[in-house]
Amino acid sequence: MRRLRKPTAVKHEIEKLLAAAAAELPGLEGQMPRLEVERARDAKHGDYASNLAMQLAKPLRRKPRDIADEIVARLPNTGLLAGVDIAGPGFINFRLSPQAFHQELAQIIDRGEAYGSSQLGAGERVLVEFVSANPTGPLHVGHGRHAAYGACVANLLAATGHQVHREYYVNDAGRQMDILALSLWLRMQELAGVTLPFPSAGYRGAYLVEIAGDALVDAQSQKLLPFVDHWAADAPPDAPDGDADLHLDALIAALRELLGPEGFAAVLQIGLRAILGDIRDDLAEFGVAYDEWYSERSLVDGGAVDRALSRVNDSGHTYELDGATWFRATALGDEKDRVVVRDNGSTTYFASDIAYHLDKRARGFDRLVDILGADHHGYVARVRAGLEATGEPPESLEVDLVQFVVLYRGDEKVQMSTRSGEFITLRELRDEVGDDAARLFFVSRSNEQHLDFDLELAKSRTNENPVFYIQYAHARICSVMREMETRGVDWDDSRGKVSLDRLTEAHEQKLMQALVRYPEMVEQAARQRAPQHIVHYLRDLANDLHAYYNAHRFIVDDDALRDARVLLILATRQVLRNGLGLLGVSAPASM
RNA sequence: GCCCCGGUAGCUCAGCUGGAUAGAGCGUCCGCCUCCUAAGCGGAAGGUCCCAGGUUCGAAUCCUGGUCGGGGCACCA
Repeated sequence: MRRLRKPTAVKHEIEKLLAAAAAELPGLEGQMPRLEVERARDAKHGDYASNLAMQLAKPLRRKPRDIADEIVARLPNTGLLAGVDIAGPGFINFRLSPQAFHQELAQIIDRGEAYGSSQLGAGERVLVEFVSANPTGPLHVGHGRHAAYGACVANLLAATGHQVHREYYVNDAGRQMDILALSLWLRMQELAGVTLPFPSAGYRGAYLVEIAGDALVDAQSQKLLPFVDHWAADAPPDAPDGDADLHLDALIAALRELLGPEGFAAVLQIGLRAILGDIRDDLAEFGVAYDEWYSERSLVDGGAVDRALSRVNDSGHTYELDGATWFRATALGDEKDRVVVRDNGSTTYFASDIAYHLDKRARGFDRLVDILGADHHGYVARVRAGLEATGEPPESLEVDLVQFVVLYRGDEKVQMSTRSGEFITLRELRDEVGDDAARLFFVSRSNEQHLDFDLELAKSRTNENPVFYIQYAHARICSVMREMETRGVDWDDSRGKVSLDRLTEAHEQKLMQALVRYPEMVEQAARQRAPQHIVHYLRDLANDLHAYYNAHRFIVDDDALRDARVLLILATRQVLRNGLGLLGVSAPASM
């Protein structure tokens, strides 16, 4: 007889039992400490353990073991537990009943892809913004880490009952775009036979030559290449004799004058479309999907920046100094005040940032998750201050910083610079090591830690990448199923479910214990925004499967035993598949 | 100078909200295919959890002060 149980982590079931028992303790008067139930680290201690009695020792002024005795005596009777012990200084150890494991196995089979998901998030609307690289060139390896991490965090939030919106903020306005247009135009001229000096601060990457070549195929583009006589002759000198940025600005102004606003915008648009298209394709191939590509230009053109600035002004948090408008961020926790309108009248990037985050709030998102590079940690305080000044809750903004990827070629560090064009692109990396390996590699370390990425190691096919190990476990199970089919052995889950008491081997026990932990791993990984927990869990689970595989045969003559074992490995396959799915890694049927 | 991140086995790193004898992979050494995939399994060796104080029944974990390494501190984006 199977009791119906709501799909929730087993751990929470135990917490409920414990809470019910402890609530009746005399002398507590509602001062319950937070319940802590954790999985036992040592199998000798059972499956779960709680330190509740030790925590209560002080408020109740009694010995932990005595308190534990009383709690255990008050535990409601349930089929979930096979035994409860008191051990050590006062731990309460819980051992799950075989029925509890069997019920969980049945749930894995019944819920399938949904197993492990929960409603913890209670439908909270979360906007996860990630990558948002400037569309001035192809994505590089660092962006790959952002993409893999952001996609996983979004998946984890979705799996725990949040309404997730995945967004890429396209910085398609501002000076970087002007530099892009200039750089592209110079390459087009070059290909048309007119070589002009290339500014040192321009985008020098070969990809722009390619885009220029494609652009020239279109007859329309010829209009963008008028005869040039004295090209920017009055521009201040370039570096190293002069200031590279001043030189660049003069060239941009000259080009704008030469082509007119429409012509300049047309060049810019060619570059933007090509590069953004490349970024979209790259991410899509990498298995990273977005709900929205949000244009900064649309924000500016729609007047959102001006509206945001007037809201900040109305709040009284601004002042004028040296011709610029400053936001008094120091009053709201930032370490210095920030300019929002420059002395030349143009708004700063920070102004757009405030507008963008206000817009996110206006679109109805409860929580704004920004996944940013570690070099952005200074932005957290100022954007929060911006939200607060405009009446939005500053804690609605959560920033998860991703530390840098440091590339190595063997022992040698690879130097990278976007403008010089010397960098390893995400696409190159994907081609070399494969999407699965790259995705898993990127999230196997905490986002807060630097990631050393050795290209030689990652490229070598004899690598130590755990992705193969985990995928192999999945493929092996598929192989067993194929073998059963070949031999004409049939199987169905209802027969498996009634035979589960035949699973008595130590390897089987270990595997079941691992499977039961999956829902709480998902919760933990989601709560901590830490996909690496899933990676480590899956590796351990794969290990348990491989050990079982080596120790026992599944396709045995004993019908009931075979049915039970096959159900166990199918449940394992399901969990492997679900976990890999969260990571965006494929689960191949054969390798 | 101020701020952020880190220091755990030879190497790369896990270690949850403080919990019981600190873990994994790789590397090293020794074993295991008549068998559903050996991209596998089992075993061995390997530790001053950077240092010093503090809080606690209990600290790799929290606090303070050092130290070493990485990064950041724009009227750039």
